[in-house]
Amino acid sequence: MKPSVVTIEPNGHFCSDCAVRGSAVCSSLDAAELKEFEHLGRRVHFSSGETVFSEEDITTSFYNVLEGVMRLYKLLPDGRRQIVGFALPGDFLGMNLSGRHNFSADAIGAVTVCQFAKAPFGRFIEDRPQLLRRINELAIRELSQARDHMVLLGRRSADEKVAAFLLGWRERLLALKGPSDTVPLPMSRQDIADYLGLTIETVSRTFTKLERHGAIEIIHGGISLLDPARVEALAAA
Amino acid sequence: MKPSVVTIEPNGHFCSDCAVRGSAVCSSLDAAELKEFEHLGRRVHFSSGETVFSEEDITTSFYNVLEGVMRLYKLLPDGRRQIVGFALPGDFLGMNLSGRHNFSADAIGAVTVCQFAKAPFGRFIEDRPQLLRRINELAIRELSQARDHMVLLGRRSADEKVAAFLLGWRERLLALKGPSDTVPLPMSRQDIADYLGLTIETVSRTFTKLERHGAIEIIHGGISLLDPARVEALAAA
DNA sequence: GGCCAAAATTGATCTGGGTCAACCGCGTTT
DNA sequence: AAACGCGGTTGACCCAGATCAATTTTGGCC
Repeated sequence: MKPSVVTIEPNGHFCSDCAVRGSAVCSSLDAAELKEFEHLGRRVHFSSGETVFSEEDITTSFYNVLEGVMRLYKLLPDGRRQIVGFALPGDFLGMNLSGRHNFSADAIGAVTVCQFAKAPFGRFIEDRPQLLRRINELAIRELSQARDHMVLLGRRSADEKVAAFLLGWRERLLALKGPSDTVPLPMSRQDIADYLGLTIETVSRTFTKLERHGAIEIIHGGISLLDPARVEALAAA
Repeated sequence: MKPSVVTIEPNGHFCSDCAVRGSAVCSSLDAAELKEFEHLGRRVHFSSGETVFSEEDITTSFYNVLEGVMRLYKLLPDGRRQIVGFALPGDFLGMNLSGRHNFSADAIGAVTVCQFAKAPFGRFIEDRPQLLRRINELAIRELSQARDHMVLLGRRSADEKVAAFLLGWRERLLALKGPSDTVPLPMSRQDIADYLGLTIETVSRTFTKLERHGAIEIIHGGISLLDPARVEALAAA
């Protein structure tokens, strides 16, 4: 992706009516703190395919996803890619020890983030253990997800991977958009393949197989879960 | 493994001369805090193969590994196992959100841990943001390792997996035992296979292949890196 | 030492998913 | 509307690693 020309809203946004107010890092802050916090972040927009940060970049900012979906991935020198996760509104990105991001992040479709410069954010945390605790919670949640994903990558068959992915993705959207058997899939087949450790052909074939068996219906921009129980059985867990 | 009969040293240990004093969670505490901290933990021994905690258990304790090696793993209902990591002295276990461990932990050989009851430990952290920050650091480091491992599981060949494992394991031991081309492997071939998402036969064959090519020598309880550069080239990153 | 069980190695064969290649559908450009 | 490009699907074939099946080696334990 080409270097992005980002649009920065100069000001005029308020944390208090932010869409992710309840679920993001800032959920640990009270009204007074929020007022102060407001000055630290700035909304930044990225359009489809733009890279928000790269693996080898020195970390200068933290990011709070407000809208849209991002793919988080690592590349091997020869170009093989592993997507380590998809980021959704409420997710917090940029934590690391080395001072460098250890994965890259691209926008899938239009994305809005709340960007914080590293230093002032660090200072703000300093005397607010509540916020640190919240960040720790998010890290631990991600760690748990990462371990689940290791099981999927190391020990599950292609069918199980795809079924587990569909259910897991639906589950994540549930918190954001409410329950639905229609599961939008904004990412490409290649993204799904790189997330599951498969090839694009295998993902495609598995989708059509699920459809032939009446478990799902492939619709434009996503799938419809016709038989959730069947898909759950396939996911085998 | 059968329910363990653990040996508890009644008292008489001191954090100040603990082997992992410098690297573990407690590295964030000063001398005075350490004095208080000392009363919270108790040393517990486990012998080879004993289970320290299980995936579905409710978390009642945190653990700081003092001596030995543990395998951390998740099981699928049908018995397939994925080892999500090996714990070494200095590693901190038990953090979670759900109130349940999300993986199981067995001793590989004799293990000593410093065990903390959840509630008092939580209270101790309460007004010690330094300790919380340290725990956060450890979580972030693990997260980074978890992502690397996802790349390995999803996108690397068997040869690359084995080579990367040997180098990674040597790297971890470096911090504990100093540099060496002799790499002890206390875990079984089955453990290695379940860590790499392979079968025991493939691990065994890959070892012998590496030996035939003169890259390593298989010795009792481990391997010797005869040609580190060759192994690094095989690991392909 | 000799015996047994578990761990590791090795060989033969099979197969799930990868690779290579053709093709389809659809939105965009000219 | 023809031509193009791109994401996705489908088919034919192949191979890395799994599976199945013997051995061989190792490690307690009387």
